[in-house]
Amino acid sequence: MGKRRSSPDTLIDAHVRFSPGQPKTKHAKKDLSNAKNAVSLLRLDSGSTPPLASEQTDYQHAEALKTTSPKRTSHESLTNTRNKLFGGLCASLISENISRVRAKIIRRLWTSNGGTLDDTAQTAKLILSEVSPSRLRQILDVQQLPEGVQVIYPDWVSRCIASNALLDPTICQVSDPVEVDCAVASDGTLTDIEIGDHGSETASDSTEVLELERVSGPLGSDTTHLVTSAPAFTENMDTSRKAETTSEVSADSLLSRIIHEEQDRTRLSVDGANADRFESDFDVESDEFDGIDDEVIEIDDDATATKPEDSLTKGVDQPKIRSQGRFLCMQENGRKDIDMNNKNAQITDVLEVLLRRSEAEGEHFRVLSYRRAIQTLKRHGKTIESGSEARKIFGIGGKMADIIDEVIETGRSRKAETVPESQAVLALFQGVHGCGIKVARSWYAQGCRTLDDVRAKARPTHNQLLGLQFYDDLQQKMPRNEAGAIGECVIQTCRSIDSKSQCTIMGSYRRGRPMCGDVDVIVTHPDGRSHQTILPALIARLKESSSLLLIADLHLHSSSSGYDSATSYMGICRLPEGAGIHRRLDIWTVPWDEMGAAFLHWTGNDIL
DNA sequence: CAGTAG
DNA sequence: CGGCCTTACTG
DNA sequence: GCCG
Repeated sequence: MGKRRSSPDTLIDAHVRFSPGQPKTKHAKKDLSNAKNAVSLLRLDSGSTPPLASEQTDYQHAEALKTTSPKRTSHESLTNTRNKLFGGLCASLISENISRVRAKIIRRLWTSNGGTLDDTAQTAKLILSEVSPSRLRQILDVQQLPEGVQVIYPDWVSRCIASNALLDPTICQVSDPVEVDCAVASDGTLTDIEIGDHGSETASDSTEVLELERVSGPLGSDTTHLVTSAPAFTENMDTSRKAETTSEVSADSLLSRIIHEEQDRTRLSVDGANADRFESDFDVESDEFDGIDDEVIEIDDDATATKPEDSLTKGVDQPKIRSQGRFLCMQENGRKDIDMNNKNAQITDVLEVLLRRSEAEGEHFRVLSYRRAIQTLKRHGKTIESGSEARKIFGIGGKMADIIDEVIETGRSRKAETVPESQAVLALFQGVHGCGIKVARSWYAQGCRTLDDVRAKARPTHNQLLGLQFYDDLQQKMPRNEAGAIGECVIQTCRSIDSKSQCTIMGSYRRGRPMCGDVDVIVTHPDGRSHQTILPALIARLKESSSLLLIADLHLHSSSSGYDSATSYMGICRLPEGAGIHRRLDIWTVPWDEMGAAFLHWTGNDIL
């Protein structure tokens, strides 16, 4: 603890200080973690300003308006002044479909950041709910929700805390599911995202809520009770659950999911407002948080202290819980995106920052630890309530438990916010295909700070050139059915060469994700040898094909290096119709008798 | 062989 | 305290 | 950073 490496690598040790009031020159840019998983949380880009940035500042502005003092100094941030994040805001929490523990955490996060709670839903302008507006009206027994009320998912709260700003609630807005078909393929072959029959909800509900303007809450409302609707688990529950699920795959929520993902990427950005709050209180360079005794953190004690396990299991050796169902395909909801289902996003986001830093520092195995912990937490399915609870999970030890405690209590981790200035740039560079940490550092050392710098100054390799060229496209995930359409083109082409060949779309598509970072197809052949020769032919024919445009090769298998081993093609492709965004395409050839292993390998485990 | 992707 | 990461390809 |  606290031992700072006297590394000659000044690049990494150079931490930047964000001075208060310093204008944000860095735009958090969209980053779609493909398989390189969340490689870049921060983007420096000379390009377009992300849409969220303006909204965010709007809300920061709104916050300034609603608070009494015009300016909030960084020193006040963590102390219990009235100028807190949610100060003056009043919300109702609808507990249906929210576990008791989670509701407790939400309430604590809300109130400890200055928000007030109100169950009458009359003074509250925000309703935190996991159920649709139509169901909500049933619960509240009203024909129509009051004017100016927004219904949003509760994780808006933690997102705000994570980014330390009042985010636009509409990005977490709850709306009734709308029945939409979202097939991408023009031939209509791939409509694998089907919307179940659920026509009961009326469409008027969503529009009603959509237009609600945000209103600053009453300043001193001290009513703090909750709408705790009796959890009558009747068929109402079922329908709302169903609605939830369907909305997850409807085209309507496809959009909102994209917005969600956008927000996912943005909320961790180290913006000036965020960082400066800590700068004044802590030495950035220090790993220890010793000198922070004046900090007052409000914690609802009943949540932590009265939990028997916490005190009892502390230090006691108990068998650790391994995540059951380590293979996603074995889990019940293989179709659900882990990231969308992540009950511990707040924690994993922080850990991802730490992972990235360790990666930048070359702390290889530490990266491994973080990655495992993050993966486990994302799949845990239950919101972690305390560090000691997390500590029981296999792969999470004392250090992470401490961090988790801090995140739960304060909404963030100081350690994660002492971010080297270079990290944002390095992350940006590592988003380029073919650029890892080494190359990123070398570009940085050459003075590059933007992609345009790289294009101008550096000498990228062939793959890196392609990575630069298609940078924006490759950052984006594609909707599941587009991946299916691309994969199907490959499969059809492969069959046209040899009708007995067997092709399967693997990767995130096979894992049932609604959004896929790339397309993985494996090709095999029952005769046990044709798979070795089919790939060049397949590539050649794909290049002639008009149904799928192969834009560039990242690597073609060049020589016959292995006898039976899998060979691969990696390239960039694009569908002729549609948005025309370039996508990563991987094709692997696998010996027939290794298919079992291949399936495990490609669908089993995200860590690989 | 190092670096990278997956 | 030592071990933790398979494999194949590019340059 | 976590585990044995």
